[in-house]
Amino acid sequence: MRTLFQSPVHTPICYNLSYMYSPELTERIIAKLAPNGYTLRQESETRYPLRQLSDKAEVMRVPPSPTGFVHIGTIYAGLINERIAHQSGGVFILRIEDTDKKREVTGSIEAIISAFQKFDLNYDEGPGKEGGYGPYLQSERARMYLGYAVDLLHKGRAYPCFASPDDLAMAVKYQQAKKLRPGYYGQWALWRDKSAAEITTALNDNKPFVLRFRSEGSHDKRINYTDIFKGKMEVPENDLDVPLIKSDEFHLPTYHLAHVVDDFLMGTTKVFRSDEWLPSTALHIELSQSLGLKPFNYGHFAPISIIDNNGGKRKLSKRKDPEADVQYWLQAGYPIEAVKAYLLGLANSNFEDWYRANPDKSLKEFSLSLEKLAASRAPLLDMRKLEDYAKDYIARLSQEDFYNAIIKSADGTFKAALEADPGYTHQVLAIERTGLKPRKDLSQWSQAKDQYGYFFNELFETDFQQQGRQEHLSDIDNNVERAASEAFLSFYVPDDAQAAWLEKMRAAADNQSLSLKDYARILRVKLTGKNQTPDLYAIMQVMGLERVRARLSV
RNA sequence: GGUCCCGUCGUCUAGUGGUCCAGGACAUCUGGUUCUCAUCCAGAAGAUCGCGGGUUCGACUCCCGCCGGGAUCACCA
Repeated sequence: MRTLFQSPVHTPICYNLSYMYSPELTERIIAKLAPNGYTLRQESETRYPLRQLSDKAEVMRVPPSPTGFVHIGTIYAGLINERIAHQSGGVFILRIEDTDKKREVTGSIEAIISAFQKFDLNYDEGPGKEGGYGPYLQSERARMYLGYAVDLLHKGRAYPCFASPDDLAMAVKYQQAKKLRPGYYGQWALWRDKSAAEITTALNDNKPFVLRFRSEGSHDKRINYTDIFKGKMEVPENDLDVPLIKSDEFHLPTYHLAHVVDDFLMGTTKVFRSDEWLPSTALHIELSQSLGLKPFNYGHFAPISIIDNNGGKRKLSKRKDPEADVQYWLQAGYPIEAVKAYLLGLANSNFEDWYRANPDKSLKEFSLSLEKLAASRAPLLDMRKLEDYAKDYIARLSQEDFYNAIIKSADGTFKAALEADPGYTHQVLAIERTGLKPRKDLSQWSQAKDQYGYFFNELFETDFQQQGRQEHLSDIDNNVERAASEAFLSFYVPDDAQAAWLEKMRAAADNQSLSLKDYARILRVKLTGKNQTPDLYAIMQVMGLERVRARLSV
């Protein structure tokens, strides 16, 4: 069991006696702050023992909030954290940060879990996977955060703030007008130095309040810390009195408190998060210290971005970019392994070489390097490159895997057609996939219908036949077209070898004063509805005489 | 506005003082691969290393200034 002596305390627990309220007032505040009670800090720390892991083992976590669709950046972060955790023999945790009940979207927790499963991001602990440090939904840990908040209150490092949104807005407006640094700090911390009498009055009036952190930092002083990716950092101390516990009926913490408490209790060894958190790191360090905890090892990485319409670079936006939604990638049918490979390449530039050199190895065998990750700046999503990865991945699949994947991704009439005659489907899907240079037509499973649909009569008739002719054969006279088809049928023998077949084609084309290209085009379009397909000879072989004859006779 | 992060071909990047008049990948273009494509192969084009100073025999690499882009300063995470 962990006791306070065993916990990674290195700074003296700092009491600020001058700001401590009387026991009576403190109790009154607590009664309002935690009307349903709270878990004593010591209790939490006894409940969650220190992890028994080797020195090298990393405890990593990814903390999405269930506020909408699953962002591809969450998958990116998940991939990185999962690799670092597991390749070090450590623990990978999925923690749901659902402390904002207003923004919560129903179903998004399930969406997160499902996305993690689909991407094979196997977390050792998380919702539905109790690992001894749960619960893993922050809303279910409310009483614990309250315990830490109470601890801070007792130490004079937290105070109730009854300021209304209007009060706050006015202060900021004034600060901006005076060209002062905006924010709730120092003299602008409205309730920081209120007397016990004033607090008592507000309490009596039943005014809602947030519990704020009492910062002791100064913007003029600077602190140093080392970022895992960015190296030595020197930033001003935090002096913001941020909210710790919200004022609504849920009494939930803000991210700041929740992060420090959870990552301490869960034993997180490295906190990876995106760059947007960089500016609040000084705050998190001060918060940790005020709780007598050793600050975490932070690593900040740049978020994935995208080219914006104005040509600028910007963060992937949930609203503007469909690519931001994992669902988009899944629906488009990019093979998940390919997406992971692409993301890994974004994280570590040396991945590409490794991937090429080890075509048969699992992605899990690649050792992700922290140093390389450091250099990765805001990578721009390059869908073309992703497609290249995807084509390559699909082409490398064994025939059996390829077949199964196509079936699995298909639906509706296409799926029915594929399943009607497995023998035929196997032949169709094997066209030009053998040998050293398998075809690379598909980058997304969703393209399969367009690529293979015409092999099946029911789809050919509805989706390919008519429009193909109109699109690709409009310049050919009907009689010429008919004559070409008839001529072909008169000499076509499926048993002919490809060379003989081609010779006959050439002769027939000459005969009709057509170029071989045009002659082949007529046959191709009539047979497939497309002007670009794999090898015609192979297609005919698979289709068989019956189908060829039927389609050319129309 | 304050603070912090970032700045090498269109894109992702290699590069930690000389081996870089900058290498690779994707994209682009050209040629070849006995029918069109997807490929594959060969080749080409594409970066005054954001700009300006300095340090140095020598800088993409170190220092300073500037500029540009981004983040943040919420009872959002």
